Amino acid sequence: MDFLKGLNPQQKEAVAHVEGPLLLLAGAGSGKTRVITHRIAHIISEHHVPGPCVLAVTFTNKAAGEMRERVQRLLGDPSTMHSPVVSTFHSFCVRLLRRDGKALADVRHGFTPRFNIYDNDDQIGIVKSIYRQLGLDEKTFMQYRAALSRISHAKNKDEGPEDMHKAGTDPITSRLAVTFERYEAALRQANALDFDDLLLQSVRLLRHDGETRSKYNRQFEFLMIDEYQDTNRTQYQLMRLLSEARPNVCVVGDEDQSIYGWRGADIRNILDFERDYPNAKVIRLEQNYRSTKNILDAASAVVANNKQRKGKWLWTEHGAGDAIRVYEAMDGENEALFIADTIERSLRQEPKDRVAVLYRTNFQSRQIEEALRRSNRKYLVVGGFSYYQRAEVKDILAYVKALLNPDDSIGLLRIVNIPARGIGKTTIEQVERFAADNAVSAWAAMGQMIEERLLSGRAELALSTFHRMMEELREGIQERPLPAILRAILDRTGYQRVLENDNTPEAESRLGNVQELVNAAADAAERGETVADFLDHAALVADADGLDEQAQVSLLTMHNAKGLEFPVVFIAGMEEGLFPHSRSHNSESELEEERRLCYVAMTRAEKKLHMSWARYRRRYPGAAAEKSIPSRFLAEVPNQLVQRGGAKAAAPQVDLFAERHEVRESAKKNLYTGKTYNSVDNIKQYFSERGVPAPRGIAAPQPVPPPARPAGKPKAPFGPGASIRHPRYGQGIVLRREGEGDEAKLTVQFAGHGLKKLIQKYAGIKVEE
DNA sequence: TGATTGTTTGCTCCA
DNA sequence: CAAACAATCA
Repeated sequence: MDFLKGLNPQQKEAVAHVEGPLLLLAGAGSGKTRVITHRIAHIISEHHVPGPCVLAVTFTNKAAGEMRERVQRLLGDPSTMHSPVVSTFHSFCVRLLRRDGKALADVRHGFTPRFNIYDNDDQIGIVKSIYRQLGLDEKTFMQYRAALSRISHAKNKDEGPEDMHKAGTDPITSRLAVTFERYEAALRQANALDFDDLLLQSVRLLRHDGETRSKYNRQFEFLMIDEYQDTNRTQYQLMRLLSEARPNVCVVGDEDQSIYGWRGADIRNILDFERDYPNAKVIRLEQNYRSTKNILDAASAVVANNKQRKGKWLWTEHGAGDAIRVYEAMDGENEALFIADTIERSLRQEPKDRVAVLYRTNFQSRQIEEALRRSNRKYLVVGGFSYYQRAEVKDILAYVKALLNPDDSIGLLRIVNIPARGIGKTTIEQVERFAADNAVSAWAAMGQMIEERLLSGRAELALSTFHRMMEELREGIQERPLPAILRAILDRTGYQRVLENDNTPEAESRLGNVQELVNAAADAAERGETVADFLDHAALVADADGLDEQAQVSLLTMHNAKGLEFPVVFIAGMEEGLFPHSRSHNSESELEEERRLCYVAMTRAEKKLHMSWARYRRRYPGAAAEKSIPSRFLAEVPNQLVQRGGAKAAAPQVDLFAERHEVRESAKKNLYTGKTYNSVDNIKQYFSERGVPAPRGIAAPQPVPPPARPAGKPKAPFGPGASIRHPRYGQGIVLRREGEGDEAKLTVQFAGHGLKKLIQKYAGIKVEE
């Protein structure tokens, strides 16, 4: 098949550029996913590169799944030898560390590949407890989140607490440095990694362990990185380490869509690419296939106000299309009603259109949901309060983690008194102090304190009962199937009983969630996932993974909308302070990032783009409504592209304002028809969607299906697809054969040993039937 | 120790 | 109007 067909000249050039570094500057809607998938298919099919030798990194698990599927459809062959490894940076790193991380223990004391992953809440928990130890107060010193963000930035720059100590001796910096130091110590003590660590420790591992580094270098001949503008420094180093042997790196990005500076994304990654790979080919994709000319021009005009920008202007062959509609609402409620109402009208005209409502902050979805429910419109909220953050789900998973990794003190203390079993604040504090004084984990501290009878009678009884229960649950945990483990936890801890005895609707819903978790675990077990796999998936789910293309109306943040497209797009809350957000008002560069976010949001639209703002907005129900100023970005949209409506417009409009009372009442009557991502019905789906099979090649050993033989080629004795036997590695499948005769170099996939490259005549291999 | 009640705060984006 | 926290009482 010709993978160049139907592409424009620049796209063709990018697909056909196989060897050597490639920087692809792909504007919004310029067909970059098409280029990436075609390029992968081209490399695998035309250059006979085994799929597992191609590594593609995307931003979300969802995008990874789609890319895998699209490549498969192009090649029409689902076998291993034609499946590239597609993954996010984070899940790639988790697999790297779990599979080959043992050597990291040399440089990170106490590390084992059975580490736990700490999420945001866990991190805050640690910082809270450090503040308590140091006598710091969130209000007078620094917010937990702010401290964590400083720590995270330092880690992304590969700086430790020592560097922070050196940076300043003022009380704030030095206290922060101490917090940082203890934070790192807590993670190491618990054998836990935070999200930054997943990347950082992977880099450390690859630097330290030459064998692993060369193993991965041998395997991955071609590397592709999507959304390159949003990678941070650690990810850059990872890329360098993985492509040390061959500079076959293709990165795809758009400086105008860089929206993760606050998470450490570094523009230098694009600039340095050309410096570090001087012979890099640079290709620009500037034809937009997605939006009407009006939408494209409006978005381009907005982002043109940024100074830190190389500058480019996308073009399209599409017609002008509808004007950009700007709506001025009386207040937030009126804005929501306008959106719901316009969606109805729009869908009556075009019933097949998909609609997205985009906003800057999650809390904005509330009012819009309410309005949509009222008009009986089904919708899907992506992200927000996602279901795995629910207390009951986290509790149960925390039990599993505590059983697998008893030294994870934060996790253990989370569940030590859930459900209530008489281990109160005082006892927990004693355990924490003992653990800190003796430099042991909380679990070890408990054991010792019981043995040495250091506790009051009541506390000792409660604690030793808990201790014994955990030990019993831990017995044989490696061998037992996941659903059985969960059920044992629910049963033995009394978690289920407590919920059952509580006859509130709240408890009932929790019970339902817990039940679904068990079902999801059963499904995962059937797919062959281990307990650790299941936990990893739960830890690495992204909000954006929850998107459902079938949903007619989706509500999501602008950040989550990255990479997506919709015929009809609403951007709500176009107000100063909300968007651009007040927290980004202090620096020009943060403001420019907000503007890029606006560009990203606008360019999601294919046909219709609505932007709205409210003259008065209250931050939460009951608060005073504050007068707002329209976002500066609205003023940056050229007037001739805009059609205005709303409070000040001359055009007659529905008096939505008067309906407000009625709306509030009907919404109260629970006219709930919307399917939200958090609802109990979706939990099963949620987890089954997480069941992304581990990318082949790095995954745990698995049987390799015999790949189809390339049609029309004579069957070589050790040609692609042949099953062979190696004296050391056992049975394997030949993926590629380079060279002639018995000097040929074979790339072979062995079950349990991964990919190996062998010279035929030295390897002592036999054909197997 | 833990459940209940009262008080205060609320503020980004995310793997 | 929540959630998070503090204070109070059983």
